[in-house]
Amino acid sequence: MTDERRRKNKKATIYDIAKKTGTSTATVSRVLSSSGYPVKEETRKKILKTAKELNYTPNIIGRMLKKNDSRDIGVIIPTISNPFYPQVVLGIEMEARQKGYNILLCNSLRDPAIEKKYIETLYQKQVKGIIISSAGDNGNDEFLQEMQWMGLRIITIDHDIKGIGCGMVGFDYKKGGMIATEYLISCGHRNITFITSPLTRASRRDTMEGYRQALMNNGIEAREENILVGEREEEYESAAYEFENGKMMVRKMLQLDEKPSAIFAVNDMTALGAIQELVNSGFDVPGDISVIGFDNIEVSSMVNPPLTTVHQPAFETGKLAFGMLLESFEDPGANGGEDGHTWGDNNKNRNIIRNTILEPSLVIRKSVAVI
Amino acid sequence: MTDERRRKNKKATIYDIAKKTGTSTATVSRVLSSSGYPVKEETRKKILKTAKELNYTPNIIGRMLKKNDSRDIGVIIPTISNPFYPQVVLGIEMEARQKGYNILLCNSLRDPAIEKKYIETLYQKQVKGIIISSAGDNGNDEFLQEMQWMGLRIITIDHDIKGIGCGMVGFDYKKGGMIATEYLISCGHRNITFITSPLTRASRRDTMEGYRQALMNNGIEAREENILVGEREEEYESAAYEFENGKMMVRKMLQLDEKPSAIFAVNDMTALGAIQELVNSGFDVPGDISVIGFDNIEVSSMVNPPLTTVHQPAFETGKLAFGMLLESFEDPGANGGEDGHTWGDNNKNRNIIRNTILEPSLVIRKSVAVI
DNA sequence: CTGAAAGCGCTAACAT
DNA sequence: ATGTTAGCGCTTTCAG
Repeated sequence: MTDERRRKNKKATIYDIAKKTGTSTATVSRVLSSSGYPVKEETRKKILKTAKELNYTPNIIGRMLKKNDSRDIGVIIPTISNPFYPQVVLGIEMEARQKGYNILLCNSLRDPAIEKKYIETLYQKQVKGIIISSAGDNGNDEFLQEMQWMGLRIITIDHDIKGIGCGMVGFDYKKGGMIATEYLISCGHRNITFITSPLTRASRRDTMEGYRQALMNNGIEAREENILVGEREEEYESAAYEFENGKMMVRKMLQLDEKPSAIFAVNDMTALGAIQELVNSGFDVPGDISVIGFDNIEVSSMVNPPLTTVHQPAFETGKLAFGMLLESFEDPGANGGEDGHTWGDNNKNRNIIRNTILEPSLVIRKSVAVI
Repeated sequence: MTDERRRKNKKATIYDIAKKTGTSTATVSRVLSSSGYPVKEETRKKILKTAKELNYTPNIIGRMLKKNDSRDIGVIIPTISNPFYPQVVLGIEMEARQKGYNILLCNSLRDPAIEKKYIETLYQKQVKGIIISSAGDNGNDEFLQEMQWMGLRIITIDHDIKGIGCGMVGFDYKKGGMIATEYLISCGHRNITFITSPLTRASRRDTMEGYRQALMNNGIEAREENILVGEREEEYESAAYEFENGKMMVRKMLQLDEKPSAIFAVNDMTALGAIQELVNSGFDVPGDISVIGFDNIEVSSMVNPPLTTVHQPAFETGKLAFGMLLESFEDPGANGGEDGHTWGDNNKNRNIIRNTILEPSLVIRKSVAVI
């Protein structure tokens, strides 16, 4: 009966192969899942042959359910259209592919509701772990924490999850901010404007902190009117917004009593906006005003003038994040104990936390002049 | 025994809830999967409450196996670092999320082996369909065809799969090529160079065809030395390569006896390379030489000068592709027949093929001068 | 070296 | 309205 229903229209299963070869599903499974389990050469051959004939291809879902193990990981980012993320994602995927993992890509648009939904779905889909970049500042921290309790492996990019230790790969924004500012100073600039989109994220605040610090270290007063912060824009994080904001901040800057000789933009997109507005207003970059960016997105070397900027290793970030995730699979963690008791509050050693902070470096191109 | 093993360390299942509420798994399933099946309000409440207490969250894998239905789709593209694709992927995901689907992202790097492996894996992971953009020209056509036979739904972007009818969303490259060229002509240009990366893809050949056609239509001779094709570079498709190629082609162009007044680049990245090389060589764009691109990637409006180009609606492409995929789920298709006989060769009506060809449009910015 | 059988978590007839 | 039961496709003891 059940036999009849098979081979009707459905894909072949190990059951079909067992039937056809006069063996058992156990044996078929053993050869087809390349378990290394000893099977007589003859039988193996026959099974392999029949599998081919029947166009057999394993159903991973069955295996997943049985082994309670998955080869998928979730990747949650604000939006892939922000040119920083494609490189990150590529870095993750290059590593993941090599290790036999697949990526479920999720764009949260920094909307906490969307993000939460994604986390939930990923969890239900039994992903083995997730790499998340929009975390922090947005209220899903407790939720993530819960998920981690329940066994989900989490690696964050650029943000700590408050309260729990989960791996993270970060970037030294403050140092980056200092490097950029110090370079400007070393080129003879004293009056430097910092332009940024709203300071809703720690990374931006840190970068600004670096700017301040560098000025202070060099005995330059950090005047508040030299820090131009974009309006809170509820539109989702997009390249277009950063660009527009750059233009807007330049317009604001142009009204300053004392015009700066250099602009430090919180990211490359903003820098591009600034340059365009400057050019439109008849200024030469860097002839009249210098501009330095932050991120070193791929196009920053392709624009005119090529942008001097601070390199943030996006691809490396992705690779590292996946590497850390992989390592975390090794740890016993919340769900791994033999006895099954949940670790209670002695969770200090629960996750071996290996945070990695990537270092910024300066990329000198042609958008900054020596004065 | 089996009861004991539960609650050990594992996540709660409907079985646990049934146990705890003194009901059956059937009932629990009915309420927790919001099946709409009638359940006494009291029981429902109790189950919901217990589910919360036990921190229950459904295991989609179990459901998938049972229902033989998945909510994942695969997306295969050359590389997300090519700035055309993030928009496509975003378009796909925006639609997909709304319909409750998730995206497995795969970067093939145009390597047929990688691509094949991905297709295979996706199939085994029981994705409901795939959207593929690197298809064509690379030898995986028969394989894809087989997969389609076996019930995989496939939508291609920009390329037919020879031999089978599967949905595709394409773009009228030839028309785009004509539009660009005609615009140049209308601006007074007669001597126009077409620069391109290797003609390994139909899209590039079509664009060139459009260029030729437009010249012909306007009684301008299409001289072969005005068509500059990059060396076959076996490096994978990257933005950097296109950019470098643009520079290289300009260097070649600069050696031409009769210098053109305008350059038509096969894509925006190539155009950016061309502009940079031109500027480096002391030319003004568009003062001395005009440049027109193709694609209208997001940054093309942010560079200096803002690039005049042909708009290819990447986001729309993604949205449409997912829409078509969704529609294809409705069709009975290869696996849907009640009787299970495979349709043999009367596969004409097997898939209702709804190809969509998107139309190009001109985006005039500032990289082309009227002469 | 092989097979029988249990069962991963869930749903859906088919009773009742 | 609820429970029983039979699997979905696969792996893995446990016995031979």
